[in-house]
Amino acid sequence: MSQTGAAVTTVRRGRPRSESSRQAILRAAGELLLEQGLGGTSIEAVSRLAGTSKATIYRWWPSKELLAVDVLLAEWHDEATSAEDTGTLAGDLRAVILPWTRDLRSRPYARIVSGLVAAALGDEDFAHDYRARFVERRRERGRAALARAAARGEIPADTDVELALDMLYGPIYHRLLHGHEEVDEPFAEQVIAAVVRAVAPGSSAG
Amino acid sequence: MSQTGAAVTTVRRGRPRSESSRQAILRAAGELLLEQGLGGTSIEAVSRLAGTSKATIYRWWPSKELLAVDVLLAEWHDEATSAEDTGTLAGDLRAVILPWTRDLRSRPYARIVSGLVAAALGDEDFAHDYRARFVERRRERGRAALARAAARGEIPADTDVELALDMLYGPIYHRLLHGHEEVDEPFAEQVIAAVVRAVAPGSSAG
Amino acid sequence: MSQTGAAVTTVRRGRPRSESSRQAILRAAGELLLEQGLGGTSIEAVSRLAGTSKATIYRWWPSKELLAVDVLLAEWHDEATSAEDTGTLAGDLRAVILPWTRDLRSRPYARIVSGLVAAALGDEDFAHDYRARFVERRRERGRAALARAAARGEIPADTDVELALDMLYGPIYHRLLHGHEEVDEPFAEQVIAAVVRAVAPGSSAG
Amino acid sequence: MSQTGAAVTTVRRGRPRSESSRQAILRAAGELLLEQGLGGTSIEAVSRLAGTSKATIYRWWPSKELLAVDVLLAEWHDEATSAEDTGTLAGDLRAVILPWTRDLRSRPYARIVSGLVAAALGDEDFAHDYRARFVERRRERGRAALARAAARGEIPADTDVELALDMLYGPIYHRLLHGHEEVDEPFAEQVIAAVVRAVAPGSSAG
DNA sequence: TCCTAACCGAGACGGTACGTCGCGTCTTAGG
DNA sequence: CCTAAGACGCGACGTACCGTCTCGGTTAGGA
Repeated sequence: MSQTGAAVTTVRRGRPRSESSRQAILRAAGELLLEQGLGGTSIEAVSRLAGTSKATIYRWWPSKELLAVDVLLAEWHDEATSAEDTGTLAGDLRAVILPWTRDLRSRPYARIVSGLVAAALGDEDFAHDYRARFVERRRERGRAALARAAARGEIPADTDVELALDMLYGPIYHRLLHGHEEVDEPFAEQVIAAVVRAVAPGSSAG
Repeated sequence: MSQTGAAVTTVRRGRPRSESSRQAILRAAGELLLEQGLGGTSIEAVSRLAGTSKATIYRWWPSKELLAVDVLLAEWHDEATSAEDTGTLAGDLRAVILPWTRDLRSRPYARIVSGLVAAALGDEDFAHDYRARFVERRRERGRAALARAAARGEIPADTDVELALDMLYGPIYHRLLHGHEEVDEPFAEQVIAAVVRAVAPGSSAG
Repeated sequence: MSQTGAAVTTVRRGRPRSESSRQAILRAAGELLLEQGLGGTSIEAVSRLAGTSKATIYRWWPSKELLAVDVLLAEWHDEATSAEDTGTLAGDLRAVILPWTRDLRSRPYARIVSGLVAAALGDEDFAHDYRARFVERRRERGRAALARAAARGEIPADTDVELALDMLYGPIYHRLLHGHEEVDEPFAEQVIAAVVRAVAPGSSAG
Repeated sequence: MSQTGAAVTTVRRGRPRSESSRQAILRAAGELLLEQGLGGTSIEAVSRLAGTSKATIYRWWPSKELLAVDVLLAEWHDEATSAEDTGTLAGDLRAVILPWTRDLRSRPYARIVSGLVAAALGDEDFAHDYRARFVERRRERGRAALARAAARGEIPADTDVELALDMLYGPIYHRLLHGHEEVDEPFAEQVIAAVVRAVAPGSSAG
């Protein structure tokens, strides 16, 4: 789960990593991130709340941004629904989008996400990590749905898939990050319908 | 233009504000914001680069976020084109969107904008200010274009205007903030075309 | 009264000095000095409380120390009792010392005096001013009393007058500045008696 | 010796205090205090000169006044001669007073002491600390000398000891703080002699 | 059973920036 | 010529976190 679960190649000697500390850190970080956002959360405060030392956090997470990524991935239900074929583009997109927006609504995650977005724009290394694990991962599911629709003949083969994905995720991120309106179920449905209509002009979806 | 340009009603007593300091601060802040982003820019560094005292900055800007807003508004060409009637919805939207995306491309503003977005989600007061002066201001222009289209009979009178605006601005902000693709002219044109197609199904636009 | 009442030689042109401002400043400074001591009193605060501008204070008093000196001289009864011949050394010293200690007890002046003492040790110019107007002025009265006693034959002609003065003022300043005991009337009387006994060994004073 | 040398009872956990930083701070503070006095010395400047961070200073000294106390106690030879019985009151007082005045003359400490006196009058907490560690500590030695003299029958049993101490220390502090004359060895001897004469009228001292 | 490596907490360290306060100077308008 | 108002560059305040660094102690596997 953690990004630091790598090197199992060498034989593990010495005292093993404390699982309880790891969980205490993730729990404390999650609480603080939800309350204060990324900018308002300090490693110092996480260590205080978790009852661990700062060094232990730094040993396993190079930055609070990467810690925040681990926190979000642990709290969301991202593993499931990797590919659901419902028979229609609209259905497939619903299966991709709706569970995610439900997660987003379950707690005030927008502040954390916005912090990660800002951090990614200022740190090219983190940007790669963040985009791959958050943005591209989700786009890939939408891309797969569109590919299935093309294979089905539901949409033209030369559909501009990337544009469609931007039309799909863009409005949702827009509301999430700018907060001018809720990202509720009807809105998500409307966005999906509009995208379907745009890429499948002859369809009767809506 | 500046948030501090208010009360000229009362008689101005005391030493007047230094215009040169004001400009030096905006210039220095702009430079640092573009180089380091909002998170990497400190009032301390702005005051050093501008050759002014910190107190002078704090006297006029309560936070670096509000300073950043002033910097962006000063660097962009936001005043003009408040309402251009080109005769078609597509034309009107182009007149609203294209100059803005040109400004966005002119320098790496995305880092600054993402910082403001994150700041707004963590500070309700700033959120109001930011949304009114950045997001809503631009939405209002798109809203006006859609209203003219409705008056013209180009789109149905019961069009969901807010949804259309999210479909218009969402993809642009998405690319701007996530940086997975450029916000270039063809992309902006495609988004506009897609929105026009979505709200005016019978039109020949695109 | 004020140390700035000098140059009346040239003809006074323009708006005359505001007497009400001068008094407001002295009153405000006195209040703040008694409450906060010299270190805790700022010109800024004096101007706020007095309702005058800072510039007006700086125009007439080069430093807050010199302002404090004016405040104290205005509040004490130093002019009178310049020389009282009571017929005995003890009586003369009482006439010099007791009114002063009464002034000192009337309000918590010790904090202000200690501030002036500290300021004098750090600023040679102010030190001259302060010693002349505060310390030496009072020593001179004691010196005169001792001179009268010598003329009277009450004490030897070769008495070490400066030592006697230090034995007289030292214990009083000591209690005043260190605050380990009160500078009350009995103490002042005892000090005077001890000094008289020391310089006039054969006397029956005490 | 230092006010921070306390609790060695509990097990020392964490990184131990840096002895080199402690000494660098005391050395830097001593230098600045002698040059600029207490008022002219800032924690900022001490940290710069010592090459430590401000936080390290604040961690161990709550205020610059308490730091100054530590500096003086470290520079003076206060530990020794706590009780020397020379057989006579005059000799005992010499053993108490002369080494101290020698310390006072060795460098321009008067400015620092005057600053501490002023600070004590403005801060009741510091006053207790300062009086206990500076004034009372030294008075106690004089008090012990007077007690031995009384036990010896050299002075009356009902001698007013506190008054005698004020007559002893007062003149010395007076010259030190007002700076109208030097606190040289002959002066100290004269003061001691005068006090002895005052409390032991029948003696042949002087 | 001991050794040794890797972990853990506590907490001190040199830094940077925070936002505020007062300094003494200045530049206005107005009496 | 004086005054109130108030902006200015400056420097220090005391605090919070940063990321790094010792410490003493703990917990495993390999010898």
